Amino acid sequence: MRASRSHLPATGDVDALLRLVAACRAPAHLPSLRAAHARLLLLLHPSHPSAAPARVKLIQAYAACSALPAAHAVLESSCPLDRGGTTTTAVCFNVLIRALTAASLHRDALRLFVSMRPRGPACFPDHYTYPLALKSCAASKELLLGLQIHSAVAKLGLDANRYVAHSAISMYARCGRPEDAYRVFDGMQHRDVVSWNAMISGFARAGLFERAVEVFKEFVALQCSIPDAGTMASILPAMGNAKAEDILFVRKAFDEMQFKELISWNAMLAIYANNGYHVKAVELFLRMEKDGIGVKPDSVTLATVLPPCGELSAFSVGKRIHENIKRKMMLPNLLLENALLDMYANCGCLKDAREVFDSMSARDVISWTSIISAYGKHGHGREAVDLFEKMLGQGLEPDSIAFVAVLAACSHAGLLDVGKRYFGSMTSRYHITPKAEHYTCMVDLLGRAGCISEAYDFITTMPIEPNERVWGALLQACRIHSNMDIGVVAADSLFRLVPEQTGYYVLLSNMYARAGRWADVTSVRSVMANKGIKKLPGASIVELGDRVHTFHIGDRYHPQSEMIYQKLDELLGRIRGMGYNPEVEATLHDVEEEDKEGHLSVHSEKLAIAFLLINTSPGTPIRVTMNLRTCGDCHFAAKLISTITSREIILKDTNRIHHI
DNA sequence: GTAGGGTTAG
Repeated sequence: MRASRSHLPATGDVDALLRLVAACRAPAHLPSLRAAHARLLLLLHPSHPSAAPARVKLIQAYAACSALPAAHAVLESSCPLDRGGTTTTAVCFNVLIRALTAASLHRDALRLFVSMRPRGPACFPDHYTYPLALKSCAASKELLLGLQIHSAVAKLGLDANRYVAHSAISMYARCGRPEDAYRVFDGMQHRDVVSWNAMISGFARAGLFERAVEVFKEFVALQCSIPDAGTMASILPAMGNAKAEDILFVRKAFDEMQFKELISWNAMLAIYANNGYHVKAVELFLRMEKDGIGVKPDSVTLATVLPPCGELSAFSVGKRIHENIKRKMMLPNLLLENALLDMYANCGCLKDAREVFDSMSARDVISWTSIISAYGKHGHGREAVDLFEKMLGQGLEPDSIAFVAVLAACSHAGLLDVGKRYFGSMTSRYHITPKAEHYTCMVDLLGRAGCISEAYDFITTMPIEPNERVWGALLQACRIHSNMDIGVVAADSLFRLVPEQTGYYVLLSNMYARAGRWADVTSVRSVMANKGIKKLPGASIVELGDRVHTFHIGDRYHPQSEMIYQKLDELLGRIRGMGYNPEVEATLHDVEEEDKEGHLSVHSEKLAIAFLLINTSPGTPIRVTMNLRTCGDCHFAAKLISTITSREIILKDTNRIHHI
């Protein structure tokens, strides 16, 4: 049968027509739907028992086919299907409002909602309508209307309805009234898992993270019902900068869930990813692939786990995910493509990142920011700036983060004037208020270029309070350019601002020492001793197969430890003959005092390199990621090792990616 | 023949 004829069902069978209507779920089905609708108009008299259900089905079908005006027309027509209006119940309104909320058209949903009551008793909102209306109030921050609805609901005695209560909790919390939300929650006679989820999510969305975690814990302890995927997703926004014990607690609840739905896995992955537990995130993802019962990673899963892959330079896991994405034909998908591009860039594979970027059919500011930042971190500042200009040429508006990327690129490439110009255009042309990150970039840019006093003046005149990163950038610049006077000011500010921040201590005490301020040196050291502060242990991470291996300074815990040290001895012996001398290197590169001690044992990046040389075949690039900035000694050693072994070494530290 | 909480990239 030809397609055009299939649009005109020549049947008088109302049930068959209704089945046809119900099967129309996509815009492609619209012609069939219109034909069936026309036929129904001829067949159904208002008295027909199927008239009212037919209208509901028609509205649903039009909505499912993204034909909301048509759905609305069915609702509004005092049509032959239902002339009397007595069966024009609220149901049709509810279905259409539901379709509007699903399409995030909350204003339209609310407009339709307020039009119901004036149309008479048959159209009065009911216990199905109120939750939808409250949801739209929550989404559009309509506290006033929300309050009106909630009090109307109470007068009708519908506030005991759990659906109404849950949406009221959510509405209050999202409209900035978490205490009112809690009052509704507290007043409920019987709470089910959704009640708890609504309250957890409510506190989380209102920014009351500790309260959210408290309620989560109380819920788990109560054991009257068990957390589900909704609970996991609700607690997630409250776990942005979570305590280790809270993450453990959530993980335990996750482990105890009998049926782990996709969203539970995704939420647990996101909690790890958002808290810097990159290894845990990748491990959990691999476990999900292996033992996740009935779950298949979706685009959310992959977009969540790709950033940790990038952080760890887990290239082979990332690459495999990319292949799966291609095989499952999940592209084009902006979210995934952006995540892939960034993953490759962070794994040190600028070429692959560029390939993803070039292959994209559409690019947004995030895509451009990722590629700009990739070129910047790989030391190609000039290209990064060209890309930024190209983005502007395409008519895309840079946002705050795009400016961080381009300013950082300018700073890496020493493009002082370009950076200054961009910083100026941020406010003058794009009306973006610079944040601490932007000021840090500018201080870094000025400082590296040797304009220390200008950088200092910049800090003293900036409109927001300089944070420790801003002072840290200045201190670093003072160290490079040996500016004691300003360096000491930066050190003082840092010491005052973040006495517990360990990362700067070595830099700080050296600065005081060089300025001859021995009392301050002693005081920094005693603070370190008193607080039991140890330097952040230097760690290097490498990926081998599906496993991630971590090495610490002087590490002897690895099963292959003996082989690694043997290999390293052999390598160091060979490169000594090429002019490598650790002691001399240490002095030349002004290695910090504790790093000198470190030379007695062995820096983690050397162990990691030796480990990969043993375990990979010749020609395989060596990728190492570290949690600190690499020292000059290791950089030089890596360079020589790269020469004698003919291996490409990609060393990623906290600041940039070194291709050796 | 309808309703509540909830995951994603720079």
